Amino acid sequence: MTKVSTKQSALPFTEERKASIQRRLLQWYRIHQRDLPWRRDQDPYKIWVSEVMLQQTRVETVIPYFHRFLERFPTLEALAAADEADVIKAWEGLGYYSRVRNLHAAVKEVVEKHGGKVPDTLEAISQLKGVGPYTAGAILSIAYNRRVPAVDGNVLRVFSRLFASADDIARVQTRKKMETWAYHLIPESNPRDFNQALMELGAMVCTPTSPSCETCPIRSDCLAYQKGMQHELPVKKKAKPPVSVSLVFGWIRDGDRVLLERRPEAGLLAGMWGLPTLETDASDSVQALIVWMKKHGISIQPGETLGMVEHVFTHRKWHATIIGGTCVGIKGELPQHWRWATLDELETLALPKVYQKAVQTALSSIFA
DNA sequence: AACACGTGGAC
DNA sequence: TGTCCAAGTGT
Repeated sequence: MTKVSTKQSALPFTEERKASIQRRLLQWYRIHQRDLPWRRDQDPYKIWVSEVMLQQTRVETVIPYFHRFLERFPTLEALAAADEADVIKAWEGLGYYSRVRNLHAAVKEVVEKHGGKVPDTLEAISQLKGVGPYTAGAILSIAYNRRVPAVDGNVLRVFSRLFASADDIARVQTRKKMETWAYHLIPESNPRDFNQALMELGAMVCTPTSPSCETCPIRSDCLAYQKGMQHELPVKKKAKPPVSVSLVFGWIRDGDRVLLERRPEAGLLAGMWGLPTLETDASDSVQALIVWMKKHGISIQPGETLGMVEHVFTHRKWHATIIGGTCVGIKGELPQHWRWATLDELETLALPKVYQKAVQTALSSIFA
């Protein structure tokens, strides 16, 4: 939430319509809400963790991570006191790793600056890393029952249909407009359930591809349903397809250890450990790897190609060739962002999926 | 404002 | 296979 306009003139609903939507939605939610692990209590810390995990991530994916994470870090204080490497390990495989770095930093800040209590004001909570307009509204409304909008992708979709809005929901302007609508739609009595009801409806009934309008509690209020437009809404600009990139991964051994490289602090898989990775279109990728590693003071004796890995990110598609080799000499100390790891040590590191695939491929090639 | 940022599942 | 996502945020 940035700032909510309080002018009533532009609202797409009357007071009667508002009352109808509130009543039907709340009644429906009381009956049909899912029993999700983060709905067992209203602990702001648990709500916060769940909201960050749920960013761009499906509920079914989040559930096991949520259980493990809360078992490992049961309280805000426990998380704040933990080593970052352990925190990231608990996030391994969830993706968007900056989320957990921001969460960890923010939790530490809450301990230092707010006495360990998650802030209950929009101004304070919005200053925390990784807490944007949606997450701020979600925590304030769900944990503290504050009347603050929590407009996520579900709500944008529900509103687009409910009020027959053809505005592109990818636009900032559209999100702000709908935040205003949401603010004026929230009942004073129960912001907590109303915000969740709106999202739950989007998740369970007013779904992206085939909405279940027949069972929708507010279909009589829905302008898109009345016009038969529910399948045309919401309007959203199409995403560009991922760009293909060719790379080589090094599987460089020194006895029973393999060489790892830490990725740069910014960009894709920022700060994560992985196999030595070189972006190259060179016809002789083996030579490119040798030269590149030599520049880092590491001499290798190349071996055979151990396989290929394909991995699709949101904006990138990696085609990686895994090249085996042994270390035959290191000039001075290993650079800061490089390290050796035994296979057992590999297990203790947080490895992104693309490198997990590569390790599997290399090992199965070697033991084939 | 537009784009980068992970992953797995559905169609 | 390709496409579109799923409870967004940071830049």
